Amino acid sequence: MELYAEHTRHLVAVDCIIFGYDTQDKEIKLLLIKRSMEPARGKWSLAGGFVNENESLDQAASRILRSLTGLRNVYLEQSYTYGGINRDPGARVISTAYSALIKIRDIDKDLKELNGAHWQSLSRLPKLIFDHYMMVERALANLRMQIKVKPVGFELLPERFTLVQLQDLYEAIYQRIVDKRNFRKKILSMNILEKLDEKEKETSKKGAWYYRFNRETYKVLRRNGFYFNLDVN
Amino acid sequence: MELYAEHTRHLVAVDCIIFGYDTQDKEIKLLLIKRSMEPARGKWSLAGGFVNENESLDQAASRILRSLTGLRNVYLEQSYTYGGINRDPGARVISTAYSALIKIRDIDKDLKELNGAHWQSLSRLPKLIFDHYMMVERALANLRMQIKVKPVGFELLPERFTLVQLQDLYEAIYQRIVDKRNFRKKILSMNILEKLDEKEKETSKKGAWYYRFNRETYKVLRRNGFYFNLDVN
DNA sequence: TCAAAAGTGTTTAGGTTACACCCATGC
DNA sequence: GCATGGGTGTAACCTAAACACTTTTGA
Repeated sequence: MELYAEHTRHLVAVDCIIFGYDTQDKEIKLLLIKRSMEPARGKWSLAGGFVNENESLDQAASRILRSLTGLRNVYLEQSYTYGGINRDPGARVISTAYSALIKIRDIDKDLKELNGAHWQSLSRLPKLIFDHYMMVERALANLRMQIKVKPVGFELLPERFTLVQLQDLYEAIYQRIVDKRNFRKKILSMNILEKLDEKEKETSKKGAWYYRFNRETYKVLRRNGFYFNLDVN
Repeated sequence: MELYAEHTRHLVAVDCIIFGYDTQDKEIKLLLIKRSMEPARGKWSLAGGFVNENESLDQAASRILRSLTGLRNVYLEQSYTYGGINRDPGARVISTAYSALIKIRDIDKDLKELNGAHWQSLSRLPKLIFDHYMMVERALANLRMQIKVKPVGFELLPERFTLVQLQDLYEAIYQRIVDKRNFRKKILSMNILEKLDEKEKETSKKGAWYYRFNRETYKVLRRNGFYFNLDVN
């Protein structure tokens, strides 16, 4: 009979791919850190850490995300587990990657700087350690799928946003320009956005109406068989 | 400075959700085993095992699949990693689930029986140990997505199959009946099926033409920007 | 000849795409 | 009054959906 005790135990880590969106320069960014341990100390890395005995994988991911950003209740989702033997030259480590979507403004500035974390544009990332770039690629591919089919884009925008900002976000993710009229028609026809009676006046003289994503309405629609779908042309 | 050595090591396992399709009774099945170790010995379980020091996660999954079925080169894909603290009452085990799609006829009968493995209809599964039912649910949901968008259905059918069998498979997966003419139009218009000049004559007098999935043609089309899409109405 | 399953086209509806001008405002 | 970005509608096209009868053949 097999026994638990006979088997090899492994170091298990989580790594967080932390996505943000900068409404100013219209770019998707990643929160990266300078690694603090050998090997590869000082190199750019995803935020990661080992899984403790008394915490689940999900808890470990939340903890690491929180310690870096100070944020709780962030959109956080398991991505993929990387189990190659030599992926980490320091030791055999099995690592589960998690994707986080955060509103850049929400970050606790002090904590961020304490940990040497920096936002880097996805389009010109520095070289990352180990297989972290692969993790980013997979997470990004997944984000591109999800954002078509689930209202996750709103996790990257401020609570109040304009339709122009929302469209810019989609264009940044797909690296493609989108027809303004068609985009607005589709998103508004879903009835999950609430038009506020206030305008964003910083980027134009006319000003653009603020909207917010109505989670409650969305949940009700979902229960009635509605499927979010924002296929961008 | 952090050190690798300071951190807890964990038992890491893989569990395989092995899907098969029975063209006779038109049902999706799972290959389940009677668990051979405590706790829960004798209970129904997915095929699983611990990850060794000298093998990757993927290799561990292949090994376990091979030891149970005798098959190599099977469609095998990582599904999700289950990392709850108490998911296995015997010890804290982190387990990565893998989905396998196999052609039922291909199984090595002897090996299968040796391990106490049995095909069970998805629609009336026995109670499974631990969180294995959750693993099945997630894998199935993923299969339903994949089969719309990637030609994975053919992994579940024999090398030569009829359009009726292919449609029956989709109906089994979606639990919904599908319009025969629309289904055929869609799949044939992709030009990835090759009509053979032989008929399957067991289930009808008239006989149904055999087809096979042409992987090469599919690859070429993919390279040219083709996307498989078989959305079933 | 009849029962049983395989195979085949057309029409309609709905959704997606393409496309260009007016509006509001601050300077 | 003009430059800048925000906001709006419609026609053409194309894909998806609905739908029923003919063919083949073994018993």
